[in-house]
Amino acid sequence: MVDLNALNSSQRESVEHIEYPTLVLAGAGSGKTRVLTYKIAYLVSRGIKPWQILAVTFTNKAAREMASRVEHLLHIPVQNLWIGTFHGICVRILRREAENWGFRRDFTIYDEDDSISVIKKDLKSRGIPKEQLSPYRVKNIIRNAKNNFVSPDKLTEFAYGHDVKLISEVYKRYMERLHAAGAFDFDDLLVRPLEMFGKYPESLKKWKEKFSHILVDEYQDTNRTQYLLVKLLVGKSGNITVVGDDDQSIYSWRGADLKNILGFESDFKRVKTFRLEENYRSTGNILMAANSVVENNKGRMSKRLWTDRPDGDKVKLLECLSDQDEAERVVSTIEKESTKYGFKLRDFVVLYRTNAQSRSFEDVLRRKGIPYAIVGGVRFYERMEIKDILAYLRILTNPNDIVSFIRAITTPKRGIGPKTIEVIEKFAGEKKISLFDALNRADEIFSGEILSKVKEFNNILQSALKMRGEYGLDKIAQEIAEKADYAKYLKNEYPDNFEERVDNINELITAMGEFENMTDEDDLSTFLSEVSLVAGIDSWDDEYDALTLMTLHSAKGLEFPSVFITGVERGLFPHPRAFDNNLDIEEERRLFYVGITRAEERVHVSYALQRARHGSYSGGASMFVSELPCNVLDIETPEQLYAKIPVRKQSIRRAMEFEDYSQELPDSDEGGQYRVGSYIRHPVFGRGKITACSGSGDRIKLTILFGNKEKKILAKYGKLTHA
DNA sequence: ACCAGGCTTCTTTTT
DNA sequence: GAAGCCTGGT
Repeated sequence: MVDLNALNSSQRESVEHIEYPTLVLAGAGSGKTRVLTYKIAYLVSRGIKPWQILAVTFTNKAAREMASRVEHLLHIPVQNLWIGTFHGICVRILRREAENWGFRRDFTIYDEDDSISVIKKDLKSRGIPKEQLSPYRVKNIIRNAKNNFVSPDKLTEFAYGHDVKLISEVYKRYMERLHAAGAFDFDDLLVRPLEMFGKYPESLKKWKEKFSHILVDEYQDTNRTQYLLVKLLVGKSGNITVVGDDDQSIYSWRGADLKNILGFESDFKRVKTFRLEENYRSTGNILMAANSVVENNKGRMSKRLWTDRPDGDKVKLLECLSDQDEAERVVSTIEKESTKYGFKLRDFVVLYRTNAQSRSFEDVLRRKGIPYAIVGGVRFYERMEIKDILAYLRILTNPNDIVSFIRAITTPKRGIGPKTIEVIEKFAGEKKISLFDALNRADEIFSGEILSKVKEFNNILQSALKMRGEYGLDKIAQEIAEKADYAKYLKNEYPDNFEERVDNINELITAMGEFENMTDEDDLSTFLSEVSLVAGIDSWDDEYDALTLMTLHSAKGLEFPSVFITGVERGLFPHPRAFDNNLDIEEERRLFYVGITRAEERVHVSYALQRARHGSYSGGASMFVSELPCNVLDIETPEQLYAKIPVRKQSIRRAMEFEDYSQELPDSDEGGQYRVGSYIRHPVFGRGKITACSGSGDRIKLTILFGNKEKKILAKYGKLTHA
């Protein structure tokens, strides 16, 4: 029996409520993961078989952790528990059903780049210039459609604008191309099973009966397709538990729909709702800061987190001169705090809105020799060199995978280009054979030098193919890299960092070896699909003592003693694109809320007055800074803040206004202190010559030539002196 | 087929 | 400021 005494009363009640739909509205830090973990264990202890339980988490890492905690609670290993992300679960279902549903079992999963290259090709063949319709935009629309379970035919009802008809055709063709390539994109992993459940009621019945209990974490971030999938699988049993927090919904751009959680009570019959409002994570001040920020949002479910914990330290506001200055001050604050409070490096996290912000921190940390780990950013398996090798492997499992085929045959460069590929494609089409098989009959199409090049490529694939089953995946990958002379190619192509790239290849080979040892499966396709679904956070080792850097999005669900929310600036956070729409501003605010509520003991909010972005500048306190209540800031009132340094007055005041100042102003500083042609000194860039000048008063904008580089700078931010 | 060099554009956020 | 695109030359 599972001991539920460690739970508070509402937690326990929501765990014990197993007969009907259960909605757990759980604020940040109120123990929602705990509820899910205990509930799974409780179900098993009540005789439910692990394989009858479907538990959906937001990341693979969360799934792994939950599984191991369940085992810990039950004191026995739990086999065959269906726990994973929506995507991971759907891949498992697809593997089992693919052939019944008319797909190949060894399908490939296309990532964003792969998908876009398919769309690009299609747009090209239609002669549509990218100015008219960018592949990226098309992909966004398709993703949006898929997130809402909208088929190409229905797209015209769903979308608006003049080229919807065209886009819907491209969407349709895109689906056909993917099908021909035996590939699914990320969204298809959900859309296809949902579609097929509609088409094959008997397979739906099978899965519906299989899962007697369904649990979904982070329900506020599910999209329509996921909702429909859940609804279908739950069926009449009604044994579903969803856990979520409307204040932490931060994925609407990925189709997440708050309606799912807001409407849960009316969607299912006899729903019992539990609220978890006691926060066990954060101090009183942190919670107060978080609450006052999120209370600026409208349309929330009524909920107010409280805590028994002491008020603790106040939220520290750090105003910095530049992004470099911010990085330095954050890092030195971390050094100070770790001595003062006895925190380890892994007790801190640096959070930011965009991945690009990690750079200035990396520079400082590397210089100081402080170990750090970046979560997210360019994912390992999205690295060019990794994708190159994987492309070869993908062809082995799926000989129709056109995207990988093109990638592999052109890398390393071996004198085969679009023309030759087109001929192979056409030949394969005519003879109704796979691209891979077409290579074997290359002598029917080519002669001379091209023939020998094609044969050379084919030899690599053939020898890898022969190794399958007899040798490990790692050996096969190694064989490919050697036969293709890939290291040499890297050396030629990337002389300055080829060593790092070679290391990555070796890491890939090691990972393949480990995969085989761990799973006793020699399944290349399983490896490949698992690899496609690895999230940045999944490979993060929270045991290792290093400073962690990540985006606010990645931080969801995590907690740290000391949190730094950086770049809380105008023009950065809230992200400028969110200003189109008040709902988006509210989502940005929730993101800020998520950031604050990650903290147990200490929160620091920092912003730079001037940040180099896209070759120009932005900066100054964000509107969110002014939403932090003065009584929990370690600067009591804005007036005191004003008194300290004059420049702060401007930035704080601006932060309180709801306006975008990034626009250019027509008037100029005639007769003022900055004259075109004169020289100034900038703290970062050194001596420079003013070449142009616009704006007035606070907003004098200068164009200055430093060496041979021109920079645009707001005069008052630049701390300029005459030189 | 491939490369260099100049040009534009930018995708926040991620499974 | 970097990455990707196109162009024209080899």
